[in-house]
Amino acid sequence: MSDARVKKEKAIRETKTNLILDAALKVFSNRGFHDTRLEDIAAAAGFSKASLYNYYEDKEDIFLSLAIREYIRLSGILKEIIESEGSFEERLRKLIGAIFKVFGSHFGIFLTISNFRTVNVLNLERLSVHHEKRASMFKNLHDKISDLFVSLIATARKNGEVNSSVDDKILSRYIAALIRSVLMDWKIAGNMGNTEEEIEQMIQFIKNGLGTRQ
Amino acid sequence: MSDARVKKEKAIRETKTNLILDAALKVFSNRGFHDTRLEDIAAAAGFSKASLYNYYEDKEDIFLSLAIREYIRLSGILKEIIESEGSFEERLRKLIGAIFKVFGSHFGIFLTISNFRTVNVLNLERLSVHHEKRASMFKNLHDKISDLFVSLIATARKNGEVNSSVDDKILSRYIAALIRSVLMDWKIAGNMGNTEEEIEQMIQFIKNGLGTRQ
Amino acid sequence: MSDARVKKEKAIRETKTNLILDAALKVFSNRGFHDTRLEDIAAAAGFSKASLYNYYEDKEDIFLSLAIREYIRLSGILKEIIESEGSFEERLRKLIGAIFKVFGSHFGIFLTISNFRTVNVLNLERLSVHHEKRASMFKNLHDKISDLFVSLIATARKNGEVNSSVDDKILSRYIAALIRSVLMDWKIAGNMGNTEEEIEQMIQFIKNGLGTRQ
Amino acid sequence: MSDARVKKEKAIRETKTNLILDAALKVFSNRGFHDTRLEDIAAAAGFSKASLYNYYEDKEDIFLSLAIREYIRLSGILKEIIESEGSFEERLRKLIGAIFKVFGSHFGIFLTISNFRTVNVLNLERLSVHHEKRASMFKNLHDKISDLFVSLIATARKNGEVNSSVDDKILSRYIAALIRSVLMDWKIAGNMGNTEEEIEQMIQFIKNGLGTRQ
DNA sequence: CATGAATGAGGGTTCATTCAT
DNA sequence: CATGAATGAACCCTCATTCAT
Repeated sequence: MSDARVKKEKAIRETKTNLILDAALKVFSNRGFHDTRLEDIAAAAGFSKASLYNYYEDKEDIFLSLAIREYIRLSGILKEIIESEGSFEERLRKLIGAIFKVFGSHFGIFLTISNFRTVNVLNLERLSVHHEKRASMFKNLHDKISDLFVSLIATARKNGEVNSSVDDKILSRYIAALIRSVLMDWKIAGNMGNTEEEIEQMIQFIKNGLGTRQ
Repeated sequence: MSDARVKKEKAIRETKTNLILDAALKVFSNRGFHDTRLEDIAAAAGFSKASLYNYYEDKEDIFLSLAIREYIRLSGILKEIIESEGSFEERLRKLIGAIFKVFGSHFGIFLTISNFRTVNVLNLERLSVHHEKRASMFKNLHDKISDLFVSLIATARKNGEVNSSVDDKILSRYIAALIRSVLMDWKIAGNMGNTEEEIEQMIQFIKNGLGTRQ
Repeated sequence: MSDARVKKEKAIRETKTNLILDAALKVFSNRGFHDTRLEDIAAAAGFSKASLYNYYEDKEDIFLSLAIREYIRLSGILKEIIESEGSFEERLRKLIGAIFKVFGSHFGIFLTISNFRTVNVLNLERLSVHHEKRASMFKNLHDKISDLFVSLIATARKNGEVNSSVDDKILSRYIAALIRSVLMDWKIAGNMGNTEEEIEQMIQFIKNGLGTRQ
Repeated sequence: MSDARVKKEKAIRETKTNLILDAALKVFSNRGFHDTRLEDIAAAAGFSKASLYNYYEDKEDIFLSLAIREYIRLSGILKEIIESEGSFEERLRKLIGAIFKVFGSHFGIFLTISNFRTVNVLNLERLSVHHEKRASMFKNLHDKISDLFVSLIATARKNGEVNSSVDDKILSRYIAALIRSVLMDWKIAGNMGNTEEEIEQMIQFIKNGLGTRQ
């Protein structure tokens, strides 16, 4: 086969691969890992269930691949924001806004991924055996995104914009938790709320906490 | 049957139902709702799988009953703390500490319940039909606990201890999110961390946020 | 124990035994053999499920005992009618009427017994092993009732009241089938119909068939 | 896919659905509804239990589909006979003969269907909810066959071949009952009897009843 | 590569029957 | 004898995964 042909075929394959992940995104985001049937993903992608196995090894492979793709997408966006000019607050605002907007109505995927990570810890060994590469990528990307959060805070601290006795790592976890809480709220409500308002409130809290008198 | 005998038998039955819920607590807290097999619960309780059906209607019934029991337990403790004397900070510290300690190594149940609530929103209608009473108790207790958090903050605000432009309800959600983030951390780590330290850091954050300069 | 005491206890036992069969009659007649739960019978009898085993070996034992009791009851009534004075038609009318009335709203039991006999033929060997005595009583009584029908017809034939080339045995089966068809109709309708009318029509048909011109 | 291919695949699928129904016919006809295990049907059809679910929704669906298929088959045959030339007696003879022969050794299915209809009256509401379409087809076909019987009699009456004061509908029910009684007999015996003889006797009875002197 | 079909492996649930009090 | 509780043995049904075309 000519080189061009090979390239074209690879491109097609990648397109289909992403089509499946798009479908998986929708379904996993709505139903979580366990309540998602491969049939639902296939239907959403316009494939048959069996066809999924031409592109992914199994259900976990689809899920991990999706998580990885979304993590890569997110980390790119976050990186750009964090490296951009502006005050800490400005960048934090942009960062949260990006997370909220970037996946639109499929915000639920963050909760699904979060749950998956948390609940499957016990099965992680098995996961790592069967999906060695994917599992480690997943973990690395998760760490990378955490690091981005941390670096944002670290920089802010250096600039005197942050002044907390709490470790940067932990602070970044707190921020992630706050974001997750908004997503949970939306999930339960069934739709996204007022993004701007949510951001404003979160920023307020992140900056000053309860504003307890000192 | 004598009155005493009836009472005794009721007590035994209650003991056993609680035995089952104790077992369910362990398993659900480790594995989450879906990965929990009734057989595991039965084994942990020292029963056969079929015996569970003498005490609960089905798997969801066990789960809801457990959630309700834990919520009742928790709300009692929280209520006492919130109504106790002391500064806002003191009571918040006690409150978080109580949550961390009260369930010892089975802290994971909160995450499981949280996920259940979030993921099952779509199925909630069905749930409410089959488990009308339990489902509404579950919801009511969740709301009650939320209200306790809110009332703690509201009181503090009245006393001038809280000074945030953010709504009390949302603030209380944030605090819950922070607590959950610690539990997730422990779940992933496989064990509880240093409770005192975690509390200290959370209080710091809740009080002052990042301490961003104004 | 005194003789009187023994007698009394036997009487009590027999009373309870019949209480259970009364309950079984209701439930089996409504739901058929398979859809009947021992729990339903127990509840209808005011016993607990386990207590039934103090009186009967198992579900089949209850069923067979019931069938036997009803067969005995029925055969007694039929015998009396068949041995009574009157024309064939008069006695046939009484006979059908007796079947319809004797069990009132529990007419369904005949269908249940009929089905049981028909469907369980394959299992009859097993049945005969485990319930040797009961199974053979059941069969004997069934034959006895058939014989009563046959003897009614045979007598009528002797008296010149029956003039069919068909064998008496088969004729009696036909009559039984017609009776069963009325019961099925009532079962499907959910209640007994107009007994008098049904009898009139059946007699008409039994006497003259379709009245085809010769 | 080409049109031809689609057609072929549909044909294969239909063949297999019928294969399953053939297997179901054997088992249901022998064991009745409740004593039939899906595994038995699957084995008889050369499938695994799970495979049945590729073709039918559940056990009741298989049963209803089978009943419908047999009813359609039967009603076609009956219609042809009823519309054929000949005296009432000739057509009745053909009709009964057709019923006896058409299903060969699986005559038991009529009893099973009959029982199902009778016993499941109480559950019919549930059935109609889960199998709306099938359940109503089942009922309609049953009615259609009844109507065929009725129309046979009605025509005969018009031609002066029937002269009974009993309603046509009831007469047709009686005839059905007689046929069923023969099937029951065969079921208990374990095999078909002498078809010709049975028919002769039934016709005799249907025509003249017991031939009671008027 | 696409897919309809096949299936093993299980999971939840039911129920007749047994046991312990 | 009465019964609440315990349970083995099924059974129906689901679903990820595999196979054949």
